[in-house]
Amino acid sequence: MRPALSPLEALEGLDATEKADIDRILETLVYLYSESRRVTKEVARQHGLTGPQVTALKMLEGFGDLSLSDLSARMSATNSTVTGIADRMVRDGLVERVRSERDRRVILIRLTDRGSALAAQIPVESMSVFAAALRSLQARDRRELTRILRVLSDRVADLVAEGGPPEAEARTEAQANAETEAEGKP
Amino acid sequence: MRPALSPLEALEGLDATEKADIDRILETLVYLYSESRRVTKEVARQHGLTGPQVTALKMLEGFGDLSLSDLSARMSATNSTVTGIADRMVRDGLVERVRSERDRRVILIRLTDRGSALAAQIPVESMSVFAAALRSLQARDRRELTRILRVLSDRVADLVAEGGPPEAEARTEAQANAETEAEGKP
DNA sequence: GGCGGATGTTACGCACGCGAAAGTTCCAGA
DNA sequence: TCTGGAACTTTCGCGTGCGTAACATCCGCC
Repeated sequence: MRPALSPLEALEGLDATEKADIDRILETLVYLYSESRRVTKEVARQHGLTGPQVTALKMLEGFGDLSLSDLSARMSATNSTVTGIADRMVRDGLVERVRSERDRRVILIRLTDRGSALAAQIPVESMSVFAAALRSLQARDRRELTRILRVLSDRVADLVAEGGPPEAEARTEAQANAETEAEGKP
Repeated sequence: MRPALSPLEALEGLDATEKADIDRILETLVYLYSESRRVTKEVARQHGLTGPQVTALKMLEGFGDLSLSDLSARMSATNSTVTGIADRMVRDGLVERVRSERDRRVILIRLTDRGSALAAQIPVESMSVFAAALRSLQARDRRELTRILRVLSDRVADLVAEGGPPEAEARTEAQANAETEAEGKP
């Protein structure tokens, strides 16, 4: 199917086909990811909300009251980001802030009646297009995908963990060589 | 092997295992995506740049002068977003705006000497951790992944075109080429 | 030649999204 | 007890990211 390696490629351990494959995979993933986000945002907008606001509503609907930290963790965002989102949702009457009795440092985010009603009204969750597409996959392919993604995420976790400064591992030998004298910043 | 469907699941067309699988896939993808972005951002920061700035530098290094619209398309962002990025890069002396001779509506974005030097110094591209992880995959798995992602992105494109997922109706015009345009790089 | 739509860029307003620092509250240990 | 550090949230500043509107330029068509 694919042409044999040229001598140069063989010497350098490079493979143009491999690079093209990887670029294609990355491009497709970025497409899938950003398209899913775009659709979610569009759906949210039809209800007068933003994407992250829908995510928060659904989290609170599913789990009940959540501390701001818990909500942040479930939304994969930082506390400072979610503080702002909560601010706007309070402003719009979707949630309220309640001080925890157990630990007075904790602020619980709670749905208001209006927030609950809206959450019940909105059928979708984050990444709904993506989920729909996954649902249409053959079970076998879905299992394959799960397995491969597992491998990838383990590998990424390793790469990130190993090199404290996450610069030394994510590149080819050629790039590493070209960089040996390029340290420091203007 | 997964257990047989319970009567309820069969009746409703639901499958708890399937839903869990899909949730897991989505979770893993979000993890991979956001972790990759985080690392890219971290690398950029070590050179005094931001993630999108690095992306822009690398595009300009690879393609030469680009109109703002071309640069936006290659970065998968809107013109208004890239206008802001270009503003800050001009402010920092990385690029300059040049009016096109051929078409006076067009503004070309051009690397300055400082910008070129910096681009040459920075070894990574966007999603570098992800790319490294993909490189460590077996060739067979990489082919499987490519195939499955192709199916998914076709499906997503269909869903979006038709009128969307369960409930969404998202309009899009410039996304159809995201797939067909996956060829060719200098 | 000039008009009207198409194309290219910027301006503006808003909502994330993050890191660093500041302000509370809790808790373990001297 | 009290004191220092840890846990939790908010504030601040900056940089995306997008949609809409405004503005300039180009081009086909009369």
